[in-house]
Amino acid sequence: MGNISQDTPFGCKSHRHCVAQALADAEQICRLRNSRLTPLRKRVLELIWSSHKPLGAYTLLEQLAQEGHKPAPPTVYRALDFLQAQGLVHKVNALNAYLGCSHPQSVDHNRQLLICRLCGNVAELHMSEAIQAIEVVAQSASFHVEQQALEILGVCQQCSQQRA
Amino acid sequence: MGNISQDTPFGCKSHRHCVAQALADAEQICRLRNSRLTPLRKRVLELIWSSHKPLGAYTLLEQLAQEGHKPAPPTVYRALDFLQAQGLVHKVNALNAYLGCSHPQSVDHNRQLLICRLCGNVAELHMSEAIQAIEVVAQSASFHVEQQALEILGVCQQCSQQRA
DNA sequence: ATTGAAATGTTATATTATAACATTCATCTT
DNA sequence: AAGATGAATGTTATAATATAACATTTCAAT
Repeated sequence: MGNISQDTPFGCKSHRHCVAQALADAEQICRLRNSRLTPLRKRVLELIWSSHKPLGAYTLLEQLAQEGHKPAPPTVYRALDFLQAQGLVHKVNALNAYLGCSHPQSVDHNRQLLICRLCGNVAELHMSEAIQAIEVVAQSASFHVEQQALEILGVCQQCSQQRA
Repeated sequence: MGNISQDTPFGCKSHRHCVAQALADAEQICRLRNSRLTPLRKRVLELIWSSHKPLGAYTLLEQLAQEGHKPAPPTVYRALDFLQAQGLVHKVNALNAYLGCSHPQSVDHNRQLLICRLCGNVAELHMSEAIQAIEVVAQSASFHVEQQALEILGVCQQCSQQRA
């Protein structure tokens, strides 16, 4: 398959650093695009990255409420919509939850996720050749691909060991 | 990629036949497994196949209600749980809807779907080599895969032509 | 017939998401 | 700086999806 890389493995080491990096990247990306990473949107992104797991919209609401912000659901969903549109956040359909994208520079909004059923951690893969192979198959069916979502459910290494 | 096949293309020809075939297959599969395809479960499967599109749980409820059955949500969700456990039905996470599986004989519950954003039709692919390649990548991350869900969103041939 | 397990019925509620409209805020023009 | 404009957020209500908990029925095996 080739060209396979994996970041944000299960259990991130320098966590404060990776959150800061993600926010800095987001700032830069939005500046270049003239899109507005407002304080609210930035805070939502920060909460998602800080959790380092997929976070539900209502969990985000609670966390914002604890900060005295008390927004209603549409506020959070709109921030999530923006972040998804910018490719900064993925929705994990299998969990109805939202996850920081680990390759936000990329234009496409494809995602390839290893989702641990036990601990809830998610690793994002980047199998670019697989994406292209899928594109080829779709083209042979005259299907115009807009977005690919590969969600792989299972058990991560750490959880497997703990159960053994 | 190899070994690529596609069935239930966008626009099925002998529809009554394919529904009947799916039900007959389901009967046989459940008989072999000693699992009970009760009238309710069979009827739900039939409704899903007859639609030939992903169907929401509450749409199913409405259709059952029109037949005088009037079940509550848990009834339908339990039937869907059973059908999914038997691999007869897939949940389309991107749509919160349920679709007849076009290869129910297979043991795994993986799915590879081409989902048309405009007409709502879905084609199921069977890229077995892709499934295996993903398995290999996951293993290299010591991740134990239980289920793969590849959902490809876009526009099907028919809808593309109609817009052009 | 009896019993135990599976399936379904029933009631209530949890969870996720959006519609519709009001207000505030940032930016640009004059 | 004042005003206009559109984007962003606030607010209220509700839609859409899904499950918990417990009661009843049905089925199959004794």
